[in-house]
Amino acid sequence: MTVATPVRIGPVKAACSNCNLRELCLPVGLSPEQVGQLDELVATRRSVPRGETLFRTGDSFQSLFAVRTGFFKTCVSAEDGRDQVTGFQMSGELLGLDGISTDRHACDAVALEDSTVCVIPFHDLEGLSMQITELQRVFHKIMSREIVRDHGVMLLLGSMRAEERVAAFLLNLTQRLHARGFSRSELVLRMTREEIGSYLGLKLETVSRTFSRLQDDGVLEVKQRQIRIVDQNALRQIVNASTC
Amino acid sequence: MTVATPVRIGPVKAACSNCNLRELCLPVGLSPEQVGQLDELVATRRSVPRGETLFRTGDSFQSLFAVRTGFFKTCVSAEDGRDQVTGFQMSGELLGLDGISTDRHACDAVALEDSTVCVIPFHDLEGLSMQITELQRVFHKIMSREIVRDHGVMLLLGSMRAEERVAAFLLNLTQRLHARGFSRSELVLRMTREEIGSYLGLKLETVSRTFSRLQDDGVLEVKQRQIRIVDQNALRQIVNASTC
DNA sequence: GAGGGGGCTTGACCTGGAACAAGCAGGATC
DNA sequence: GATCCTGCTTGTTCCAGGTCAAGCCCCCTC
Repeated sequence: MTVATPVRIGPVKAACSNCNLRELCLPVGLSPEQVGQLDELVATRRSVPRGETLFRTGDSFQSLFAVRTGFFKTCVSAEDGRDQVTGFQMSGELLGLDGISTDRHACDAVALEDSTVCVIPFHDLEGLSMQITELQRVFHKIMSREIVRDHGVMLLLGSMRAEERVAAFLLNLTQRLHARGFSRSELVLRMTREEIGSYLGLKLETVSRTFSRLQDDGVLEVKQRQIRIVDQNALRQIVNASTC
Repeated sequence: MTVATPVRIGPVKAACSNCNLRELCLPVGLSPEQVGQLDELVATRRSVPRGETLFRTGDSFQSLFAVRTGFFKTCVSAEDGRDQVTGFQMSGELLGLDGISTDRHACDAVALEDSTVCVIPFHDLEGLSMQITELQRVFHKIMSREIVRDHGVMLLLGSMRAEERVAAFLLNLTQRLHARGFSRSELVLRMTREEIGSYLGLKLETVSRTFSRLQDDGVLEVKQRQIRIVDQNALRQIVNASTC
């Protein structure tokens, strides 16, 4: 039994049962037996070196991917080549939900550092979620959460000013990193200023200037991609400030 | 047997079987027998007068709603009161997917004209979709389509200029209306300039000016909320123009 | 048909962020 | 250690779209 496309890494079985991400990932809330059934399904891993794509727009959709280690961005592009980063994904988060709609992926997923993902054959997932009520429920919640997240980004893009966008971005990142056991106040950006800008609807220069200004104001310490949040409350106030 | 909150309109049973929207709505692709099973589930309708909300942020989530007649907007709001229209929904489209995530609605849904919706109790839908593979598949595709749509809006908000946004908006609306049997070139806007602006990340004055400019250029005829698309190709070119 | 009001248009001005440009820093390569 | 290159910072200028303000149009009500 050989597997063609996905390169197997480490053990043949990617066991959700003993994965320390299971409280953040698809198995959240499942009983040990149920997680065992998931193990049957999530059998392979794939490693994606930094800069490589996990999938591209137009690729046939077969599987969802759960980020195991590393960091990804997803981006959509218009016909004319402009593209837009639609999200950054870290461990425990799912990639590929966009592909369900038309059986073709609708965005590119690019690893921002050497990464590994668990491959979740979608057909099998649908099958298993017809047997395990809880799995179906978790999956629906994950899709819905993505929709809610997207609406939040629309709010950000549609009605926030540059500084607010950057502040909201940093708070979101640190909050997610904190849920993974990292510091709430220090982080290392995995993406370039340009990628941040694309996500936030700003040019890279504006992102850079905003970081500098926040540093001057004593809110952040910025050393290249190392960010230390000195005054988290100030960041929060920036996000909530209607300035009226 | 009386129903408390939802006001029943017309027949007690909202029958998907003989609904002319079934090719656009949840039953798409189901067999007649399967649609019959859906009928059991989608038992009630609710009428929402113009200006009223179908649900609000924070409301407990029980059901999805399929727009039967009329027109809705959904909007999210920040703490400071700013709000952002996240979408406009017309007949056959589902409302409430945002609520699945936390069992509370995460946006407001407001009727822009007198409307009726079919009430789809979500718990029952999950139950039925464990029995009907095709229903599960359709539902997943609908959620995924919403995610893809949202990414498209992010692209629009993050990297398009005012004229491109307005052009993309009009093309999207007419395309959806056309799928419902309306003209591809004439439409009546159900929303104000301000609501369009909120959706597109623009101020109402900018929307108004853009309409006027497109009219001067012979691309549109604008008479208040009546829009006639004179030159559809021009609109398409505006959207795809990288202007480089 | 008089009056009011919400929604729309248009004008004048202002500004936040884009564009362009130059130089810097840090890591990889030799 | 010299070099190159990519990503980052910072300065300057410019303009699309925001803001403010005035007036119009259409529909509704009395």
